[in-house]
Amino acid sequence: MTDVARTTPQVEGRSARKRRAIMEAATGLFLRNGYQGTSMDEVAALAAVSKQTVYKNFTDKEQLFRDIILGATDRVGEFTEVVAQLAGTEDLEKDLGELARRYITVVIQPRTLQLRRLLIAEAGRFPAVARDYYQRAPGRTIDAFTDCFQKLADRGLLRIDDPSLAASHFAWLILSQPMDKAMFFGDEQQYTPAELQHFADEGVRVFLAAYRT
Amino acid sequence: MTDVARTTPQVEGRSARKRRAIMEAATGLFLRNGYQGTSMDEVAALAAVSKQTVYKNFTDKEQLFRDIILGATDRVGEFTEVVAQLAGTEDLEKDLGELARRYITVVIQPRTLQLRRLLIAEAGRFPAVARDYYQRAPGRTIDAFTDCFQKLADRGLLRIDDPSLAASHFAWLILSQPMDKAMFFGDEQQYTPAELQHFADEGVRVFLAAYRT
Amino acid sequence: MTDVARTTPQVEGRSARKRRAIMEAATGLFLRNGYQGTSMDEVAALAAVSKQTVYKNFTDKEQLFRDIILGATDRVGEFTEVVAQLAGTEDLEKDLGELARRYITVVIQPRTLQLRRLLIAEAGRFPAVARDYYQRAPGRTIDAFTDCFQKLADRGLLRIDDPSLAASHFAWLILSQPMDKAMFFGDEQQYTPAELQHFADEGVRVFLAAYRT
Amino acid sequence: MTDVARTTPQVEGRSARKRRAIMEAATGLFLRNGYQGTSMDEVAALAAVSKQTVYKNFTDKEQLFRDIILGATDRVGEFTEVVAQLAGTEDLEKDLGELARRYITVVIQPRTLQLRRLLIAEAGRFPAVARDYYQRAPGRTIDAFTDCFQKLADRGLLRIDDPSLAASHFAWLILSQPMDKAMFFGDEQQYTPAELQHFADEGVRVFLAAYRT
DNA sequence: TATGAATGAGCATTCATTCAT
DNA sequence: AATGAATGAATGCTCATTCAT
Repeated sequence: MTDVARTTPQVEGRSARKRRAIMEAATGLFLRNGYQGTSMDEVAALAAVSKQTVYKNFTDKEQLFRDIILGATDRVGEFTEVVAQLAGTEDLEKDLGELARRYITVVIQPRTLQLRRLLIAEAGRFPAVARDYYQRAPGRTIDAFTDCFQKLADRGLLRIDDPSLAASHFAWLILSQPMDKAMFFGDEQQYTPAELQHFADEGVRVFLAAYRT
Repeated sequence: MTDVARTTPQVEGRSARKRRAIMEAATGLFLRNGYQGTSMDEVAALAAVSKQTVYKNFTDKEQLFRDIILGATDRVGEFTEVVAQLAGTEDLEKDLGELARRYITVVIQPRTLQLRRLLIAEAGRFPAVARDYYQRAPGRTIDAFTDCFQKLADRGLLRIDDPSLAASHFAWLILSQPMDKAMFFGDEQQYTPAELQHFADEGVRVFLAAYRT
Repeated sequence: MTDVARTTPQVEGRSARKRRAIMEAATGLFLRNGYQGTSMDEVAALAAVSKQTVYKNFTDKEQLFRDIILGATDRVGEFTEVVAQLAGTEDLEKDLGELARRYITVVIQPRTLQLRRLLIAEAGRFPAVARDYYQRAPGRTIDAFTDCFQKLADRGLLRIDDPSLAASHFAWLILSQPMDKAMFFGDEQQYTPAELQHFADEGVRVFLAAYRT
Repeated sequence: MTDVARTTPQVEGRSARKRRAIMEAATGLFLRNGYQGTSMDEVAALAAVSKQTVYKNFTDKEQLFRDIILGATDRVGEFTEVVAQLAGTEDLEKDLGELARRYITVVIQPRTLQLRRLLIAEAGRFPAVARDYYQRAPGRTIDAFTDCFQKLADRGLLRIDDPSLAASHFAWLILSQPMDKAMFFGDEQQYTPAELQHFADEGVRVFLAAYRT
């Protein structure tokens, strides 16, 4: 009826539905148990699908893994757009603070953390996938920060020698403590919104103290 | 010369030598291939030792893993002592800069990075080991920074609300970029001493801009 | 003819057929070589089935063992019915003699003896299975004798203080010599029908001399 | 100094002591865990002896087993002498009752029962040992009963066609219930002396009812 | 197209026995 | 004579992948 309705497939073929079921099952298992800790039997069972179907859709365990990782970096684009908009800010401190809070909220999500752990774990076995993931997700965000800070420097709002390093500084001033612990402490660690805001605010404070003109 | 020298066994028994060989072999394999990617056969073969000997020394694959991880956090103490000495500094900027350069040099060593990756990878399977490692290695260093910064604040040299967060800031201002990439890019990434010094210096600059009185 | 007949599967599925083949193979091997003396490889090979199929059907070596033992006590019910009928006998001596001959014939079968030896052998490793087997097979028969003798005592045909002990006496007066030897002499010992009849008759004679009113 | 002193070794050589320790350790383990369930490592460890010593003393696991079984049938002779004396009894009922009580007391000992179970369990693997054991222990006792009953028949005190079968009848009239259960119920089953006496007395009663002149 | 079975290899672990020291 | 290590094979079990139905 509407344009949206036309472009969004309302009926998904049996086949596509199964494919999606497999990917969801496998994603959960890989995220929780790692590559070697996940068996194709489990995947098929959890997806309620025969093993043949898995193999017909994905050839290989490796391919299945690759496809899943690449499929799991969808919404990064949304955030980079937000970053890009910061370049035209009228109130740097306020907008940077807001950005920082959104940033830590997104990154600290269990799914994101698990994905990060999984890729770090499998970087040895899948160097290309790990590199790819880095460039699509955390790297892309850092790049967005880099571009943005360069523009703010051009506008005279920041004083920056090495914009890429400044971007890393910004990111890790915000994430350092929770991210470091999250890597080693599984999904147990939970932060309240107030704590996250504290990390964001303190990170921004330090960043501006050093980089504001 | 001294009695201590005499009582210290200069010759290592057959048994101890084999045990060491096994640990070295297993360390290398675990570091390179992960826990599941390493087989006890490989360990025995690389150590040039029979499987029996491996099992008689370590009971279990899990125990072998645990023992190795705990055995790999020996020299952390040396660095924390260096950190502690900073509290009495007469020239904060200079000594902090030196400390930063030592810090990044130690942390960026391939061995350290691999260990970090391994523990992150196995945090799901060995939560206790991962937590333990964190507390013995990166956590202990952060704690040393925390104590030191608190003392410097007491001496009026720094202005700090949350010393633990300041410690995290310091650490990650220095490590952020190389560490982030190292996690995803295997051991390929190599940094020149000059680059490392740049990371250290810039980190210190930002830190002092925000925390110096 | 009936609906039941129609719904009862006359053809056995592939799966069920394999399952049966595995059970038969494993039964033979366990009976001959014991639990520890039987390997899952052997079972699969003898059943002409892949190891996977064995494991998918039985989970475990222990489960396979348990299932086999429980499946091997099928026809005990038939005999206990015969025992029950004796309670209404019109000619005690004759009917008891007949029962005794049937009893020794059933019990002295190689299969029964092997099963008994196997369970005694594994009583330490599988106490629950051994207990279960006892209650389903020899114990159940003794119980049938007990009930029957109680009824005969009520009818005034026997004089019995402890019917359960009388049942044991009856059973072992018949079985004593051949069973004792069978336990230690493997399957070599063979008795002719005449010999078995002699054991039965003499057992009944002694029993009646002591218990008949 | 005395003859006793000379023939009885008062000092046992290191070697003999170790040999004894090994036999004791192995006996316990075989009895508890069976032949396959016992490893030579365990034996050596429990005997506090090196594996070499075990092998130097016993060549083989099989030999060790054989030696132990044969060494475990020492005191059977004592009982057969008691049986032999019954032949000259002046009060058959009383003396037979006493004998029965001694008999069940000896046979129902945990050690004896374990030995019996072990031999039954390993009859398939060690036919010769099982046969040998049977002839030295339960068989020898049955033979003693056989001889004794024959003599009593000759004296006109019993009326017996088949003395060997009568001996079996006697033995199992006494043992039937406790032995049958003991075979399947491990060492848990415990009988009070009163219960054992009941078994003995009832067995004797039935026996005499059938065999006394 | 989807299911059950097969393949063939691998892994952690244990064992009986023998060698070297 | 005794210990630690080695050998070499086996065992229970799992896995990724492929056939056959």
